[in-house]
Amino acid sequence: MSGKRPVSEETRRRVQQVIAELGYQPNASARALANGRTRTLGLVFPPAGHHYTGMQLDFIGSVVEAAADRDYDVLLSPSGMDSDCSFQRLLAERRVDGAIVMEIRLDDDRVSHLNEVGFPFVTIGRTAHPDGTWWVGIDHAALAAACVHHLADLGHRTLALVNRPEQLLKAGYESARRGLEGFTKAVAERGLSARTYNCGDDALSGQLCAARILRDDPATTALVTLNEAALGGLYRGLAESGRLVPGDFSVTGVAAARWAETVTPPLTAADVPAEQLGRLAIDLLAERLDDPESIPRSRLLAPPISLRSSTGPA
Amino acid sequence: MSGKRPVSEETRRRVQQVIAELGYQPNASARALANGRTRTLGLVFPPAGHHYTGMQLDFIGSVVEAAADRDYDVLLSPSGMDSDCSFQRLLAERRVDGAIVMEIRLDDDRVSHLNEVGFPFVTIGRTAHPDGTWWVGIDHAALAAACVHHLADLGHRTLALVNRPEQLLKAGYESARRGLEGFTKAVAERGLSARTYNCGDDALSGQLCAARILRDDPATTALVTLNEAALGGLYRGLAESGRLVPGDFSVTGVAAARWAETVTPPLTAADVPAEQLGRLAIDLLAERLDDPESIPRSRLLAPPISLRSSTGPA
DNA sequence: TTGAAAGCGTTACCAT
DNA sequence: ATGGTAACGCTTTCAA
Repeated sequence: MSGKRPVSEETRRRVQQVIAELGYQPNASARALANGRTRTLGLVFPPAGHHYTGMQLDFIGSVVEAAADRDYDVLLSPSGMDSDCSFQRLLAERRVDGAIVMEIRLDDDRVSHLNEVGFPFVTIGRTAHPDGTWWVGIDHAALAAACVHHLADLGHRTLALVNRPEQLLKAGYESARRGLEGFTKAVAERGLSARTYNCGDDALSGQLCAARILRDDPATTALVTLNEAALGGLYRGLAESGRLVPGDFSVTGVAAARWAETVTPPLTAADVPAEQLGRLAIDLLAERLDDPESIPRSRLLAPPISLRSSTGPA
Repeated sequence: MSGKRPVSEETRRRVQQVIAELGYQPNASARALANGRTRTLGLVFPPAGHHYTGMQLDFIGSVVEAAADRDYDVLLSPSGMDSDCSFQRLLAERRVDGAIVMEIRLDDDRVSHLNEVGFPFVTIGRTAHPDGTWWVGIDHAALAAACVHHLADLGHRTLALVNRPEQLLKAGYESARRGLEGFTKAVAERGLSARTYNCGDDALSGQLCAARILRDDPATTALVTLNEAALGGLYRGLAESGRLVPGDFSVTGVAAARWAETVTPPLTAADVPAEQLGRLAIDLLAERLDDPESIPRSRLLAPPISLRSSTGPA
């Protein structure tokens, strides 16, 4: 049946016939028990509460489809911090052959734990010491820097960064931390003046944040946002303060393309290639599973900025 | 171990001790094979391509968490039409104990197939003949009607409906069909004039659709949208045609609350209770699994319209 | 209250 | 090229 041993043409035919007659389908549990592989992958994703972003959704979708292409099913595991039990179970009970871990922190105990027990996994994003591990990620520092350079080229001298909530930054979320780094460094390089803000993942927080930015320094003429969910609120807050985008004020940042095109004016942004990321993650994980001895691979993506209509000359 | 048979206190202690020493964890596959239950549920969700909406994302998240609360894992299966193979596999290979099926069509062969083979499942939305089946859903007809009545009460006489893409309507998607029905009926009841449109699930389509609405009948002063993804584009199209919302033109519809609050002006809309829906679906499925003989139950939700700032007097 | 054995439905290995 | 037989790790049943 698995084509793993010599069979005469005649027998093969006979067997196929019976399979068809009986509508035989191998039982997954029995198969898993016998050969030790479940053909299931775990996807560890952040629990609700942090509201999901558009890019996370696209990512999950693409992971599931890429896995299906390789005949793997995907088991979801909501797991935020630490050694969340739901996730532990997947491992301990051997429900999955491998895992993809989202929302990596720079210092992530889930990663260290998986490494210790030698479980095959790929992370989305990289920890502080990613060498010798399997990961795919986005170069958030480069993206944030690209935004700064774009604004500087347009003549803006005073910028603001709208980051994810302080809690996430403190917890060491990679995108928030590396984005901040990249922003800060680029601002220094170009000799710009800038402030950074943490902002809740919702419209109201964005609105308040925009107001605060203009209050703190009315000379601010542009902002970079790493916070997709706050974007609508930022626009609204700017409008309320009488700043027109892109006439009086430029906005750019990092977001899913679909989302960037939805707002008015469409956001000039580094488009997060969520689908590509998902497919890559599965590619790497499959490779690691097929050959446990293979050397760790990784892939860092740095999508270019898509020019839309939310930025203009200072 | 499962506490299913009398054990002396002393033996229990000894066993627990060894469990701790060895770090024993039962193997899920073996357990599934032995007692025929996988403690895994399938979530059949639409494949990418139809871009996921905010409410779908919230729904998936809540399903996974509700399932985790009951010690079930969730296996994702992208499956749109018909007898998609990925989904068939889940059933045939007995990978899951039950399933939740999203994006139901009025005449859905997945549903009829599951019914024929007697597989336990709950649908999100109901088919044309939902009696005697397990489902949770939203009363899209009532929601669309409520939007119409809201607009009529404000004095609007000429409306437009922005529905999902024609392809989905034709395929018999429940939300598109029942929403259209409810809209049409309410319009007739109030003696209003109205046109209906199908619109792609993206901003550009929404923009074009808004332009077309005003071209077809410049007297139109309000629209109802069932298309969350097009909303940003609709707003933009209206603005381009010189209509201010809500001053010159009112917009309402059905959307996830988070999304409705993000756009400017915030959308007066029937908020889709995606999280409640997910939890309910798991509740029903668990009930059905616990007692296969129990009579089919269902739950129809009709959330009220949340007044925000996108509608005003005609 | 406890021990032993017989499945559950596969795959893998050892004889033919 | 084929048939027979152990595992795989658990649950359940039957004896003691």
